[in-house]
Amino acid sequence: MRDYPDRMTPEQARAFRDDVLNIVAQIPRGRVTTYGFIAALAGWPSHPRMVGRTLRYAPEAEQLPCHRVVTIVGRTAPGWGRQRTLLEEEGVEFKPNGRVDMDRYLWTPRLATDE
DNA sequence: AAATTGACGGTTA
DNA sequence: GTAACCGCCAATT
Repeated sequence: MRDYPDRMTPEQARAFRDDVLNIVAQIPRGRVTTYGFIAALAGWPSHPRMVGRTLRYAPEAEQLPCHRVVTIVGRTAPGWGRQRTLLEEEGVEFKPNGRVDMDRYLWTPRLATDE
């Protein structure tokens, strides 16, 4: 059980970054997952924001399907309108309020029954 | 050192 | 269903 404060050592930060990139690389085409799930899978349940930071700044993210990462309510990244286009090209549908239909497209890595 | 910021999550109203 | 808060943590100002 991890207690706050919960600072990350540089080694842990490196491992975290690698895990995040590795998980994102596994998101299937036409599906999405969330920052929170990725952070939890990497072993840091309270660091969803660091997932976003990693994807925003890590050069490796350029070649990964980071457009398949959205918030838990299906919101796409602010200031990145192209993300919606990329997802729609894969068949991911959006609700009228501009959010991904999470009930149909959320993918939970290696835990879901529908893999 | 203190306050602010952000590709977030959860609870409450 | 939406909106407003609050909590969270590393980086930045």
